[in-house]
Amino acid sequence: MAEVTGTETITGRFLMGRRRSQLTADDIAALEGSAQNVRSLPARTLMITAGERVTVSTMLLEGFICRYMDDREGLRQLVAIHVPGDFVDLHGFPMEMLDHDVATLGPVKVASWPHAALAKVMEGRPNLTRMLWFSTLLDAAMHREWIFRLGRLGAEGRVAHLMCELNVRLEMVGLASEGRFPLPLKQADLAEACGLTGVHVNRVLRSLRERGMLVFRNGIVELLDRRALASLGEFDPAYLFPDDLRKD
Amino acid sequence: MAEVTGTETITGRFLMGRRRSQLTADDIAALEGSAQNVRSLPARTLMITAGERVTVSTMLLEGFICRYMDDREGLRQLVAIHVPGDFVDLHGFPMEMLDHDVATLGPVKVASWPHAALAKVMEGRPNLTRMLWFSTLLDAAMHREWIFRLGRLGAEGRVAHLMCELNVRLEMVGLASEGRFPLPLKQADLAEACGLTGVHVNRVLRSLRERGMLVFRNGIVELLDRRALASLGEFDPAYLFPDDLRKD
DNA sequence: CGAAATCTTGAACAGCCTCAACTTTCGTGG
DNA sequence: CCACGAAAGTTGAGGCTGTTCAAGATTTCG
Repeated sequence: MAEVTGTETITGRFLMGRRRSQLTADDIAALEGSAQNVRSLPARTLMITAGERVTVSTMLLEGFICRYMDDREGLRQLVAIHVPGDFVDLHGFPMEMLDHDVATLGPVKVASWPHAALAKVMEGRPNLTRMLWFSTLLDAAMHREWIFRLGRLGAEGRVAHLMCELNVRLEMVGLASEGRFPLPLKQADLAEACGLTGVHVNRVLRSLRERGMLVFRNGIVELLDRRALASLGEFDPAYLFPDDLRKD
Repeated sequence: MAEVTGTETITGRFLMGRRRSQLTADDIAALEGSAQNVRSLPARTLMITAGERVTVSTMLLEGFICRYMDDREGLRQLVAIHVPGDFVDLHGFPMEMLDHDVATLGPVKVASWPHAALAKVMEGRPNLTRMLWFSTLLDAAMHREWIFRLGRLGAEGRVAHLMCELNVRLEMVGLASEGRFPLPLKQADLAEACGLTGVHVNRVLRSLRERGMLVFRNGIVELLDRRALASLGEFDPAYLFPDDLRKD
């Protein structure tokens, strides 16, 4: 059974399940102390536009956020889905501008850090710096897995793999259990994530449902046969660097 | 006409074309001074295996390196192609282990930095730290574009987009000009990059050749109509953060 | 020079898309 | 609370893109 999920603090879920233990109390306090502007946003809200200069970075406290790019015809390709505890656009700190859009999926609660404050917090805290860096690289690892999904899996495998990933990530922050978790996506959103059409995602979901593997309805995912889904999606959670995989 | 490409020094091509100017002479000297073990490797050499613990990071000085993941049947999905000046596995510094394999394409010359040395160099050099972080995030931006390629483009667009990217990146380090550059890939490798079969890549290349857009033969790429290729691949180099796009 | 790797081409097939219609759910105002 | 329109989900039929399998041509390299 998991610990209390620490939503009392802003950074309570940051890096949960991933080396969070390497952060000292001082690291956490310093980070926590420089947060500003905790606020709520409604569903389907554009937060950042590609090319825009960014001066703050945002952590997702509750809800879901996605990052995406538009093709010529305005069709979106999702490149990331964020869950509570994710530092959504920390890469904006070294990058200074983003190459993609950021928007909420469902309603969210977020906190932000001015980049100047981040720089100050990191000064003389190489370990915290490295953990923040690490968290942006976790996103990169998820990007790579996303590439794998699109490049090497068929439609069913893509959906299965994505659902397996979200399940593990949400479990880490105490928001999924027994393969059940909320996911405020439309079938069309899932299609934009998986490089498919909404119509085909519908067929894939039906197939997975009829085979007793997964049900996705009303924004709730239920993984009924995680073993089969992991196999279908060739899913191995190692890239999420879960603590329970570490040998040291 | 570009400057001399600075191959006299190990880090000569690092971040060339991308904010390198933000590094002070001291930053560069410190980084340069802690490099070790410049060496050559033959083509098609496995450098790092997924899951392996890494304690050094490697910069590519000459040649090409790729990163990839294997699917169940052993088919590869490339997730990155590196060109000279790239810090190939700097993400191994905060990550401590990689989630994918790294291998040479053609023969290469590389230099490495023990992670301990990197940590020391970064101490008290927040600007250098941020630039190193930035360079790992450039890879992440390229990952995102890779996702876009696979998710939203057809076969011809994927090849066109990848070739456009490589052209820009190689131009930045003085290794491409007039749309002409070396690329030691087989058609099968290109297929593994683009999520296609070797057979289909062959047909795509023929089509692009017949339409006067691109010739790829004997490890040499010639972009004959960069405008058409950029359009076909919906390519916009902004995500590579080229200096000549900055407005400040 | 010969063997192996790579490239090339054809033909048939499969997976996913497109288009279109219909059903269900959701959201809002009366 | 119901009625209504809009949004989301569902299903079918047909078509296109890329795959698979197979054979032959060319290049590379020992």
